[in-house]
Amino acid sequence: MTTRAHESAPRSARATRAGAQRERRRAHILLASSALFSQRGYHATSIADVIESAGISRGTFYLYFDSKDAIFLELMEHFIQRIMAVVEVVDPEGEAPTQRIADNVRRVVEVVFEHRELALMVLRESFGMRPDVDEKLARFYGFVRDMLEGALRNGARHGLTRKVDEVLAATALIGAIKEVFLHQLVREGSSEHEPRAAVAEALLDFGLRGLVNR
Amino acid sequence: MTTRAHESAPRSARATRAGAQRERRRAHILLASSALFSQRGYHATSIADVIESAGISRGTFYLYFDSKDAIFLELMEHFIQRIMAVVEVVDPEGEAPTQRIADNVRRVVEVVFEHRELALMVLRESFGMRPDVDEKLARFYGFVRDMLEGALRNGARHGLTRKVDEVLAATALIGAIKEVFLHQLVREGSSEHEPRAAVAEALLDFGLRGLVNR
Amino acid sequence: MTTRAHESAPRSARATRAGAQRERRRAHILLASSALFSQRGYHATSIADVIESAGISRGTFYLYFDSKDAIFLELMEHFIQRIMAVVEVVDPEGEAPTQRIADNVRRVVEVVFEHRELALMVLRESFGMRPDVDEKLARFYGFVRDMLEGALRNGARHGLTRKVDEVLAATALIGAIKEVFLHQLVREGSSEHEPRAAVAEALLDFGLRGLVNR
Amino acid sequence: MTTRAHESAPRSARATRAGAQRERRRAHILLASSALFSQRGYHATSIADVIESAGISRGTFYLYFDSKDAIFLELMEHFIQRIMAVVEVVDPEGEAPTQRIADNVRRVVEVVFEHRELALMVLRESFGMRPDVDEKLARFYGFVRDMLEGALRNGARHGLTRKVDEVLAATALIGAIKEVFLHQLVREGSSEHEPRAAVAEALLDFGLRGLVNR
DNA sequence: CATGAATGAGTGTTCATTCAT
DNA sequence: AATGAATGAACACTCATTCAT
Repeated sequence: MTTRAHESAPRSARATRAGAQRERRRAHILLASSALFSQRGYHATSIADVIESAGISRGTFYLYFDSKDAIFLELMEHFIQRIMAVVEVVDPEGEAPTQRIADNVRRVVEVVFEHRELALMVLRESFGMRPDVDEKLARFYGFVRDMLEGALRNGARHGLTRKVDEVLAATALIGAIKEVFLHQLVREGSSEHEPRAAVAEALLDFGLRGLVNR
Repeated sequence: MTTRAHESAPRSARATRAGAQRERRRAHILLASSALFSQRGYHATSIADVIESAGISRGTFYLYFDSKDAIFLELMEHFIQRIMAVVEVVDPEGEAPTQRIADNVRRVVEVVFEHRELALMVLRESFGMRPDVDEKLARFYGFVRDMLEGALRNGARHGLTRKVDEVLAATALIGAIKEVFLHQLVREGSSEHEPRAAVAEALLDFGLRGLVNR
Repeated sequence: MTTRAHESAPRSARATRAGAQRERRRAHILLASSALFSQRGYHATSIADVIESAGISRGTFYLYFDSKDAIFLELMEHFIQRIMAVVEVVDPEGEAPTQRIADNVRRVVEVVFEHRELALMVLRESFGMRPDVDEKLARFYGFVRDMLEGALRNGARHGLTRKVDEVLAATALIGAIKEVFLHQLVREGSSEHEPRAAVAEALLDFGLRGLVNR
Repeated sequence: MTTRAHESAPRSARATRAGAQRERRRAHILLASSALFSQRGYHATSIADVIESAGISRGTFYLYFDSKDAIFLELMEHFIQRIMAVVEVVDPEGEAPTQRIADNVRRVVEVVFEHRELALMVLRESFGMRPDVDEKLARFYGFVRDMLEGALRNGARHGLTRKVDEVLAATALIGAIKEVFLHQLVREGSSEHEPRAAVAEALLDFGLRGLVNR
């Protein structure tokens, strides 16, 4: 629904234009914030930093966001949603389950590299600092963990994977994935060609082949 | 045991006694700090918390440590030294290399569980927040990484491990180890019997058997 | 009733209509503001509250009033005018002066209860906070004071009232009146039947009979 | 318990000296604050004003008081305590009840003039602004009201005063007292000789003789 | 050596007012 | 005339660090 100037329905047009403008501004602040949060972390980033980076005034920031907490949580939520949106449950008895797991991994890698700053921000955040953040992280890693534990359980039942302590194995896998992403993102820009495919393959190799029977 | 002036003992003795006293005090403050830092993190722990917990005055704290940063870094360093002290380089052509790697892992597990608070503190800390911390973490994880990459390279050369991207595999292993430790330490006290051996075996199983050829 | 350009009515008519519209709007904002000011006080009432309650935009508010101060002062002025309009100077040598004083009181009570919110707003305001408010309050209470002091002086001259320090007595009477009104207005709605007559009689009883000779 | 320098018991002496110093500092801040609060009111007085007036730093203020609210409430409480301490219940069947009521009034006048700023501060504060303040004011005026209503009831029973609506009469008296004090305090310094006695007599004249039978 | 009172730059947040549309 | 997005000075409060005693 693009808004052109001199529209026939003035009321809604103006409102739409204003709304679009607002959304653009919001997105701009979110972008500036995510850069800072990902580089310095939540505590070391002040509202003063954010408004300077976004080129807005103090008041304007609070016109778009309720608090420093709110914008941080929104950024986290945004990233988490993106990741969750591209992961699909794999039926181990369905067609080519291994292939579909690989597709999941490739899509996640894509999202992570497409949202480097949000990814960094989330990857660097630790549990136990603030309740709201904890809740979000718990929900996210809970989702990932359930996914992985289920996959390991089903894989074992169908003879695809070795019998392992699913909880420990899922924990190890989560750690491995986080660290690899972190490693890649921190060294961003060092290599011109983005090694997305390589990262995906390495994770699969480590996660699937490293655990697959035989 | 207060130290009075004009003591009978010679100068060096007094100095030694005073020095020992000083060291005891320092250690006491470090202990109190590590508990707080590991529970609440760096930012949520204030100097007020530390001196209250240690039972000392504000001024005294700064008599023993230059800054909040300094004590935090010293705690990190302490932990890092402990870990590095128990890891020995394994010669893949030497006697029972797999066995010696397993011994390394067991010793590291032992140190981590012996210093839960320092371990938690270090594990929760992320790259990219502050330069001093970064430098310490980089040195530590660089050491671990070199160890692992070397092991993987040597292992591959001798046909013990599959041919993998050593850098990525080492990163994944580091992440896996960190996450498993974190998971165990956060849930500390939930099981009466400490699962140190189990954790060591799981890590070895995941790291060695999961990557070993065949 | 939107006003469009190129209307058939002559210029003055349009101006008049627009002016009436403007007056209606102004009155509406004043009404909404007085409710808020009387309930929450000057400081606790924000422009945001006012425009929300009046259903207008921020800009519109400043189209009708210069500032938050200005509207507050206008409301005070409005109330003060109403009160002053119903009080008439009583000639102690004229016909039934006591009766006419009683009539004054009854009319004031009527105005106070007819404009509860404005009354509350003014009664809660103290001297010495802001110069503009002070000036208004000083003028108002000066008027009331002159009235009372004159009445007391005249009353004494004609043997109607005891000889008292008129300034102190007038002050005391003003305080008594204010407090009784405040007391009644704060507890408004608690009794179904409005005790206007009772309040008027009590004030007269306290003010006249309490001070009258014999 | 005065603290002299070079005392024999060093520990407690230092502590006592420090405590005395602390109390002096606290009192100094309270004094500076009360001047500001009484002149400008709670809202118009900022912490910046207070620390500038007291000649201390921001941090120091919070070393002595928990919050702006806390110091304000402490000042109110202090004044209220002083007043309540000098008012004694009068037994209408005891010796010279009228005389003892007059003594009460004289003592209250004394306290009010001895603590002009606190008195002004309390007198200017209105109900309905903040819960903590409301509670304090309610307690105080409740005490005064109970006192007055009881006196009126007893007075009527013993034929000393006319039969009146005690609630309304007490309200009127409270208002009269408040206004007279306010009037005197605002005009402070205008007359060199302090008219304390005159104020006390006027209040008694208005309150007692104005209401006494015959 | 030990103390804790004092500091002040810095924090996140509010809100009356302005102005381009 | 009406709008509401934008502003920035002001606010109460925190906390790592210093220093006179």
